[in-house]
Amino acid sequence: MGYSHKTIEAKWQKYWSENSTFKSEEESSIKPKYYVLDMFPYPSGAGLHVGHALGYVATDIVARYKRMKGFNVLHPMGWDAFGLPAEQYAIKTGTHPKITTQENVKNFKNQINKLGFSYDWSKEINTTDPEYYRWTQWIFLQLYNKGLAYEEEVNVNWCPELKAVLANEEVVNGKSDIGGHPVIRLPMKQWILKITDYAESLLEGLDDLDWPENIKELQKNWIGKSEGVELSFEIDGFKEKIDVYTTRPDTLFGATYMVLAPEHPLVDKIVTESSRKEVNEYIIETQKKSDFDRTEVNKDKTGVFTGSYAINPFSKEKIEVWIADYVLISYGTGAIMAVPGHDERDWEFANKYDLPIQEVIEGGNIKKAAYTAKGNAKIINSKNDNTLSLDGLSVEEGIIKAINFIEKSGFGKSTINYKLRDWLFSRQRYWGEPFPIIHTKENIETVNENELPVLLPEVDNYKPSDDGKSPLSNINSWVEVKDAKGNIVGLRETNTMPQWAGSCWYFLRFTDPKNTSNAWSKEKENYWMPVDLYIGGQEHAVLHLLYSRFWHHVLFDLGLVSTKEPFKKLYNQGMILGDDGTKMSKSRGNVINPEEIIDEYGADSMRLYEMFMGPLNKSKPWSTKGLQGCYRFINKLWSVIINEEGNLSSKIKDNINPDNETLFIHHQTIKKLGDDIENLHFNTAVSQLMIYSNHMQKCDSLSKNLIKELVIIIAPFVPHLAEELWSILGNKDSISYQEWPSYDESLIQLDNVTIAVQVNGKLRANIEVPKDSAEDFVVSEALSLKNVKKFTSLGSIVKTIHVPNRLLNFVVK
RNA sequence: GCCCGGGUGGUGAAAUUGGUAGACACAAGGGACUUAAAAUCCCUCGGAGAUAACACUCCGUGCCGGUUCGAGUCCGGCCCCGGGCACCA
Repeated sequence: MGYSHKTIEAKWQKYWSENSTFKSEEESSIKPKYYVLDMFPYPSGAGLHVGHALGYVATDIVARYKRMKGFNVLHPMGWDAFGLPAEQYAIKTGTHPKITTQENVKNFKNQINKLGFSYDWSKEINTTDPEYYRWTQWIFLQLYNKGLAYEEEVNVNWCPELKAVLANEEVVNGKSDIGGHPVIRLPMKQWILKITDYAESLLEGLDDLDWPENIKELQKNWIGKSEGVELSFEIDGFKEKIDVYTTRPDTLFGATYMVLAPEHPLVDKIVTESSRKEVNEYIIETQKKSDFDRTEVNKDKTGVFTGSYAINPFSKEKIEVWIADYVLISYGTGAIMAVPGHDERDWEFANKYDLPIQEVIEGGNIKKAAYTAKGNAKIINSKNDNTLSLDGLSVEEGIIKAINFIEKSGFGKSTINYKLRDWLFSRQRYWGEPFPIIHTKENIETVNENELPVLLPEVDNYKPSDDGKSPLSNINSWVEVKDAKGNIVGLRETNTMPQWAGSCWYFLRFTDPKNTSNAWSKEKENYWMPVDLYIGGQEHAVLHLLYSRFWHHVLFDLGLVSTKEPFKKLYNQGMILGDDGTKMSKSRGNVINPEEIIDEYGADSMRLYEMFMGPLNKSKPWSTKGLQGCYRFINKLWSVIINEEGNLSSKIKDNINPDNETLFIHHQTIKKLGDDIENLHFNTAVSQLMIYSNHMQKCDSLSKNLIKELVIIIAPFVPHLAEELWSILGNKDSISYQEWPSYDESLIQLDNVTIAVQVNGKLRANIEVPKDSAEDFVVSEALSLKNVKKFTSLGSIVKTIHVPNRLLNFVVK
């Protein structure tokens, strides 16, 4: 009887569900805990993708393995269900996003279950559930009360097509990340979270994390720490001063002009009458430009002279003050000292407008280009008897001396700047968490914690207005907050939170999903957190992963969570490409539907193949032919153990002493599978299983004890097959909590080893000798071989290198 | 431009600290079984040379150079591919 994946997989999926096989034990368990988490999906209408499955298979293998290793495992799943697609579908069809979400969740869950994952569904959560977003609102209040949430009129990224404000992180090359629509700048009153207060904390926290280096690097770059000095320049004829930020105070003598951002508040004050017209025109011009146009690379720099002069505090020379949009108001002080000799941007600008270029670092040709060498490069032309001299110092020394002087003489102080900007936290949308905020005449008031959640009201029209007002603003009965007498005492905030809000803390809710009096209980949080292993796509490197770390740091500072960092180990699964090697997409017609694959080959084959394809973190093309190889493996293994009648093969016997080779492969396989799962090297684990099954096929008889252990160790990979074999082997319980077998190190060592014999590093022969043979013995054995003699006789042996049990190399001259 | 990854057979890929390159699979070719096909099983499978045959020899991990008895692995320079950042002073 062949292996019938359809009936067997359905049978065990039903069994697991009916027996709640994968329900975690309470936190009172004496077992050590293990929290393994997937990035929970947005349940889209398109359904599960083979790429989703890749990460889920990996975490499922780890979860099942850890259970067998005696851990109390938390392996939950939920839905990140607020967001644009459901809302846009509602605008188009009038279907309430709640309905769409429910249908998509049902479909996703159904597909996920077909893959035989061991989720604890009793802990399922959904970010759009009022019992969930109640606590998202509650966390917002904690942030607000800590002074980390504020409202401000800001230039926002407004996307007219989506009719929504987007976060900086959601704008790519001047277009919306979702849909690729143009984005313009528009002033609007918005909620903002002060993530910049946590820039240093978020940067420092990265050090101890077991995360891929490139993700840490990405976050570091995004935070963009820079150390420098802030100092002021006097303006000739005004009492105001211009503050600038620079990382190169050693080049101060080379500062030959200054530039203010067009939005800089001093511009209006210092501009001379003769320049005013031109300056105003320039400002209007820049306002019209989108952020994308302004920051486009290699764009011709533009600017105008204000007519005023500043005094270089070191050289005491008068230098021109310009405005130009290559200086950003949002970074540093919004003004710079320009050192065209040693900064490429300043050089380009000075060259275009014929401003003086002064050489203060030796070694380049500043007539041709800016010379940007640092470190040991020598400072020149930097001497003023009334201030200080940096001549002859290296750049490194010069920076230190200049900072000391600047601080002592009161020109300024050393300063740290970050590229990270505050997080724009409101959207003009319906399908998101309402803010627990009420605007009264004078104040902003928060909704009482015990009155949460602020429920999303029903609306007739999901369309946002063209001027950027949320659909909620049209529902007066919801917006207007009245007192007992029916007087309007306040208006509700009509913006909603962005999609990232719900995913910022869902991993905390999983520890205690049913709690109705708190977001989570301290005990449960303390037991389960942090997440031991977190697997998901790399696309969340600076969005979800930075935002959720930020919230977690705040919660930690408030004493609400027990660890500063939420995710101890992070791993990114790679992309699965179409069989043509390009990204899977509908338009290319290369999308693989997991349901069809499962139908034809079974979930176990699909799981095994996705792991076998290659390293988990690499992108690799799909090949249904390759999957067939895994399908064959499963059938082969089945037919080795099970006979035509569906019973245990007569080859399998209780009282058998396996031969040494079998014992070797058996114990090696146990060891390798354990090691590989711990290191997430699933592809090599699968090939080891193939090696074992190829060997078993050649054996005339098989030991029942070894087969039992084998079935246990394949269970994390092919759980349905393993359960079925386990039950045919005469066991009543699920295999899921069987103890992972131990291996015998001594059996992995062979009595004889093969040693490579080289002459001058080239392989000339292989010899088999007893393990741990002495060098003398190996040398004499090797020298007795014809082919070795042939090459050693070409000269004399000057040196012999012996690597025990591996290799022998004669150096002949 | 800057910062990360990565380049190994026809294909996906293996290869502890430098120690027999190509495990395991896919594809291909040949054979067995079959009336036939499917399925299954067996053999070959980096390139070139050589032999009656086995043995064997040379070349080979993007390119060039270096360190070493020995380099896919370490060092320097370059080329190509993927990802991220991008006037952040």
